[in-house]
Amino acid sequence: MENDNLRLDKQICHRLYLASNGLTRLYRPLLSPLNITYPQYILLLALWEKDQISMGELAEKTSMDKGFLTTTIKTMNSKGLLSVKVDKHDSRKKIIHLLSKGKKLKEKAQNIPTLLSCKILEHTKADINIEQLIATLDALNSAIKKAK
Amino acid sequence: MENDNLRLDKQICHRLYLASNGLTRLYRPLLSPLNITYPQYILLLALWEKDQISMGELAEKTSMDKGFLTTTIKTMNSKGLLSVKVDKHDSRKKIIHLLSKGKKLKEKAQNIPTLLSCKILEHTKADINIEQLIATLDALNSAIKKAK
DNA sequence: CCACATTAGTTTGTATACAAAGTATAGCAG
DNA sequence: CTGCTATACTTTGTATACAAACTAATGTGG
Repeated sequence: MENDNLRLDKQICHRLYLASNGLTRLYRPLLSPLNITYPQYILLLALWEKDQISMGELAEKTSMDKGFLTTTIKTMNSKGLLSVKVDKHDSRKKIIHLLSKGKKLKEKAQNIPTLLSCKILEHTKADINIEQLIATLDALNSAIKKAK
Repeated sequence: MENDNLRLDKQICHRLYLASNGLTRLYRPLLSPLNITYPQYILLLALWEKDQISMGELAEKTSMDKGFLTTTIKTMNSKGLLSVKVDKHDSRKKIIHLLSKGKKLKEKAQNIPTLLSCKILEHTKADINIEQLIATLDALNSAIKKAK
């Protein structure tokens, strides 16, 4: 009763795994001039949109693990990108404040999305339907979030 | 001259990152009864298709990092899933041989792809076009591979 | 046959990723 | 106010991920 479900080339998961890791790898040389890593970049994207939020809000917004967030925020703190203060109203909470160094990085980052797109589009004839891909990934991620 | 390219919700990379990590998380409880992890599962998928290949071939087939492959194969070896022998014709190469324990795991794994699909499909109304997603990811991965 | 580049795989160091256990504070029922 | 529960974050332990440096064997031009 054997089927071919186990064929490697049928696995969506592996394609996603390759795409995710591959993109991170392409980001690396773009981010290293800013002296940040990929997860730090994600956190900055979130903070550039909304500053002075708690660890929990940031974890929620980025879907990042709280434990990893603790260490990554600590690293970014020691780089002088942000500061962390205990919430006055609830001392369990910690509020993250971007420092000027962290805010200024946004200017340097402006062209990163474009540069990354170019890196990829340069190498593909097949027109990748971005809108479609985003919609599919959002549906997938939403389902994954509910599953357990 | 600021644009909104840096908005987190415009990032494909982050969606792929969430999908990839999320799927791996869903696999975990399915794989732990087999006493294997996700990358070990990927390597087994490759080896079930073609046994007795070299480390390099396996790295190529799975796009896995060679360094990580070394340690993962070592782990799988110590679990008694496979053995590693030096190639007779080229003693730089090492050939991986599935042992019976590793071969038998395939039967137990038969239903994993289906179980995983169910976990996800159960939670989505939106019909995810699998064929389309695969085609897009293949185009993307091919472009990523060429880029640097 | 010899110097030298190439190839195959390993090691090292750093950075993720994440489950599970731990700590401290807040909120709430009684 | 007191005990209980929930919340917010940290710590710990293990498993990835990967660049870069390293070791050893092969292939090749001269």
